[in-house]
Amino acid sequence: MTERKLTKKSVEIFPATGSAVDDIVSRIRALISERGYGVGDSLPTERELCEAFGTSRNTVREAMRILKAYGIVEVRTKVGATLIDNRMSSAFEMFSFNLMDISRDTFADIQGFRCLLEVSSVEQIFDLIHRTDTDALREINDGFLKKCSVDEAAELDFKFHTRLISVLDNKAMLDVYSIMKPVILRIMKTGKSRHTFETATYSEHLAIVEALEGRDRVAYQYRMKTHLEAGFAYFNQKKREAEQAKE
Amino acid sequence: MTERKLTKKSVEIFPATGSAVDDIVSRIRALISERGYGVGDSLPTERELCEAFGTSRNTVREAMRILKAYGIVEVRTKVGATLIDNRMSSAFEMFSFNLMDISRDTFADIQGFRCLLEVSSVEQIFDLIHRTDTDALREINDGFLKKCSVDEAAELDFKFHTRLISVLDNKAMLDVYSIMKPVILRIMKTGKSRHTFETATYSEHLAIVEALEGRDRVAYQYRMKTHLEAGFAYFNQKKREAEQAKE
DNA sequence: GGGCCGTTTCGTTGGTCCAAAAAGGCGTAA
DNA sequence: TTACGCCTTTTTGGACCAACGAAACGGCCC
Repeated sequence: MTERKLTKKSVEIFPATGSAVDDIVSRIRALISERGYGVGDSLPTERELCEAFGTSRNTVREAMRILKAYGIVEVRTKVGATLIDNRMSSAFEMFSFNLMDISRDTFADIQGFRCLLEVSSVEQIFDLIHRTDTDALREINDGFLKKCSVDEAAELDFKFHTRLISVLDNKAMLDVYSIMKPVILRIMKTGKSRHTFETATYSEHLAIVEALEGRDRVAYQYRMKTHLEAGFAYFNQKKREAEQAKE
Repeated sequence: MTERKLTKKSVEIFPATGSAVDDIVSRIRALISERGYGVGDSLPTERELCEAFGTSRNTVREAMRILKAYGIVEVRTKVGATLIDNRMSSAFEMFSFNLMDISRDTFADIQGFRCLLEVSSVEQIFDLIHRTDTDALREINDGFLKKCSVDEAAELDFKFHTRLISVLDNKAMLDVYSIMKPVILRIMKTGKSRHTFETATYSEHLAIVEALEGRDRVAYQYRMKTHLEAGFAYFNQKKREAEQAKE
């Protein structure tokens, strides 16, 4: 193990831009790509990293916390830190941090993203969509007439949209969708009751499916856009209430 | 202070499923929902949390690191920790971690998404684009002839595409681009050298600008599509190398 | 009102103590 | 001699503490 030791040089190359912890994170990052580490490999021990980077152990530990939170390393006592790739579930975990109301920014971000994915992709969708897809969408949508709880209805709503996106055959985007699922579900539920799903959501979805079947691009875009923007009404209302309360 | 000594005990009271840090995270979580904190509100100071939870400051700090990594709190010296909701950008930040080489599939998916945004919106782009826009694009592209590092070149590449998208005047689209920036930057750098940017990327961009100036929709779509798909050559080459190495 | 100064609070460091797990040593039995 | 199990030592992460520094905020004095 002659080359086990880290060179001083790598310490100087990366200037301490931000905090010491962030610095260590990027240095570990550099270390990983430098040595060609992959999933399953072990990182040096905390104490080795301290020595290598010339920093304290607490700093290294905080950096390690970040990597752990990102789902990039798994650290067990005695064994040390091994590289994993749990980013998907970590991302899921962090989006399920649903303790507060969705911020307006997040709401706008998510809905903007969905708009891009579902409205702007109209050409691809119309190119790729098939009869079996619209049939499946119809069937999912019919579930609103049977299902009961709001949670189940939101699940159905989510399922409808993921089913639609699946025709794009773009796994990365589908992944993004499922990562954001907790937040999207929450968005779907904001300001809605069981009855809203049964009436408004159902008919909006139906109009979308019919536009798809009729191969009416303009109608599709219009229907989908208004459907996605429906939630803004609730948000604006809430904002108005907040302003009134302030006076 | 009767319960000051409870530190050991309180660990037992709370199921203490995992580590002390995870415990603190869930207790902070509970605190947030308990007190109805929302975005913008401030959490107690680190020392207050230490006392409240009967734990050490380092433990609280590590818990805070997790929340920071999740994009849920922002902590500034003196001010303390305030609740935010930056989860979207945190998520993309964590996916920019290049544990392994980006896979061909992911590349295809992301570029497919960009294709969707930049190629499919051709009609709107041609409707809205103005002389000042193409001039700006030209100027950005000329930067490739001056700039030096690969990172800077990738930044320029990113800037070129965001500038192009900005003519659509669609904030959501720009937001998505800036959120996905880490991932896109990484994609831009795969398989490219400083020289590649200076030659291939530069001339591809130039062709795009010229198509825009000449108001040639078909040429624009073709140039943009091939530009976005140029990276595939790298994967094909890598695949060939891998096959040769196997023999 | 503006500059100076103390206080608060986070940022970082070096260290201690502990528990669990791995590693290694050792003796005994097959 | 080899294999097995037991014991001790070492390694390593987990939690904690005390302390210093830096930056921001608020108050004070001129």
